[in-house]
Order: sequence, then C-alpha cells, then structure tokens
Amino acid sequence: MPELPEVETIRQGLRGQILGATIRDVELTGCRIFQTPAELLLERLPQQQLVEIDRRGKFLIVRLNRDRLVIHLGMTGQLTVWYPERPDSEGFLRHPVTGLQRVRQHSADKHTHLQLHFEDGRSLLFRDPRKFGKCHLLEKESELTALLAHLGMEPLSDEYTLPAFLNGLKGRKTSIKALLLNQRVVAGVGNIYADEALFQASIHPSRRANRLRRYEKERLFQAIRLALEKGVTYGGTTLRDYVNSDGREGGNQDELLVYGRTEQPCPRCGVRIEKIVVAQRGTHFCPSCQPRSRPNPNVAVLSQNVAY
DNA sequence: CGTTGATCCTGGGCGC
DNA sequence: TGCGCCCAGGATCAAC
Repeated sequence: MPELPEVETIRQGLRGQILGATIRDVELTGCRIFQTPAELLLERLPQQQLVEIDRRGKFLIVRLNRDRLVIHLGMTGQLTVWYPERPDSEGFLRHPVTGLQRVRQHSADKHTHLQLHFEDGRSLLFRDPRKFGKCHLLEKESELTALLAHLGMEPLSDEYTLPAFLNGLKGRKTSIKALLLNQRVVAGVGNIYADEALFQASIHPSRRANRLRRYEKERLFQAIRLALEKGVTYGGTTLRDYVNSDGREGGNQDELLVYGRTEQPCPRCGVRIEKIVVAQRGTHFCPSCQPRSRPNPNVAVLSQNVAY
C-alpha cells in the first residue's frame, strides 16, 4: 500500500538516480494499468529525457522534456531502477520471521508491466502483481491538472493549513477515517497512516468528522503531518510489497504505533489494540485512548494536555 | 449528500 | 505436499 511516505521515498530515490536520463526504448505488457494506448507510449517515450520527478498525493509525476508520465502504484506497485552491473536477486526472498522482502534488484518478470530502458544501460521497472496501479502518458499540462483535480491539500506543503483542514471537515457526516482515505480533503493518506494519525490524535476512527471537537481537529491536523513526516524519515513502511527505488524495504514498519499491532499493548496506555472494520478497511486503534463516544467538554482541557 | 457493496487482481495463509 | 478457499485493499462506480 504505497501511501504518501512510500511514494515520496521513491520519488527522492528516483531523482537521485535517473534525473537527466534519456529513454532509448520501451517494453510493456498489455495490461489494464495502462490508461494510454500502448502504441502511443511506444511511439512517444523513446528519445525523451527525464527532467523532473514530482509527487501529488500518491501520484508520481515523471516530467519528460515533452510529456508527463503519471504513475499510481495502487496496492502492490514497485518502481525500481535496474543496473546492468548489479547482480539480480534470486526471486523474491522473504525474511523468515517478518516476511519482509530482502530483494535489492530483480530483473523483469511476469508482473513487470513497464520497462523504460535508458541510453546509459539502466532501466526503470514498474512492477505490480495485483494490477491496481495506473499509468498515464499526458501530452498536455491541462490533462495533468484535470487528472489530479479531485485531490485535496498536500499535507507536507505550505498549503496545508488549519483553516483549510477545518473547512474540509465542515458538515461532513462521514467517519473521520473514511474522510481521510478519500483523498479529497487531504491527499496521500492511506490505511496505515490514517490509523497512525488517528491514534496520535486520540480519535476513534468511526467518529463522525463534523462531530469532532475543535481541539480534536487541531490535534488530528498536526498528527497527520507528523505521521507522514515520520514515514518519510524512516523510508516508508514495508508490510509486504513496498520497496524503494533501490529495491530495499523501508524502516517505518518497526515504528508503527497501532497499525498491524492487533492484540498488542497500546504504546501509550497498555490496553490491547483492537482491529475492526471502518470504511471497508481493516482499522487498528486503542479502545482506551480512542473512545467511541464524543469526549465530555469538561474533560476536554484535561485530555488535551495529556495528549500533547 | 451519504453509505454500502461490487469490482478489479494475485499471492499468501490457512485448514484439511 | 497440495488443493481449495478466502482475504487484503486504493480507487471508482452503481444502486439506493
């Protein structure tokens, strides 16, 4: 589940590795992930140079000298740079206990849908076993704007402000978790970081967005940014498939407070973490720190002080 | 406006 | 060892 921190980690890695590279030729599979006809990709991509790599929410935007290649990694997407002088790993090795991938580099396999071969001998490989990813080639900037038009604020940018966040929650009767997942208020938050941010803010994931107290919304506003920044700092969260542009797993899985920690003690109070379903997603929370009911105004000031 | 359920897809985990 | 079954889930869409 590449979310903002994973996509940002990949972006930073790719910038350091392949900025300025020129595409020599292209290989691709006839897969649903392509939102642009294969003939167009094969016709337009060769000879283009990688000028910049941007990110918007969970979308990666590879800026070429003429076009824009937009990639969404879906759930299991991997974007790695393949080096000719580097030995390929054997298959996809997994850590015997954690199940984490221990792969540095692998050559293209049946799940590799796009290969950009560069003039210098290296390649950029887009692999996605579950095929929930998307790949667009856009010739006009206006097409890019339209594609990303539904996205809310970038939580790690200056446009992420408390007034805008409060405004995004206003009148929304949906659960706060569903609101965070839907990308329209804040872009880039997925299942993992939603649970982490809600825990940090001591808010039950099922609470109605417009029923949160003002101080809870403020805490959540901060917690979202902190959870995502932490994810970037640790190089993303590898639960199973995520690897960075160098084929390596992230480190944030060891830092998670509640996600995937069902039955384990809450890091704050020791009560066992529960797993429920909210907004059709597995949801982890502490039943003690994140009570289902709206907090009483009389204890609001108290809990505010405890939480931060 | 809002929610629910289906859809896409495959590897992994589990029970037998 | 192997088979069948079920599940995970980001985004979108139909139905109500």
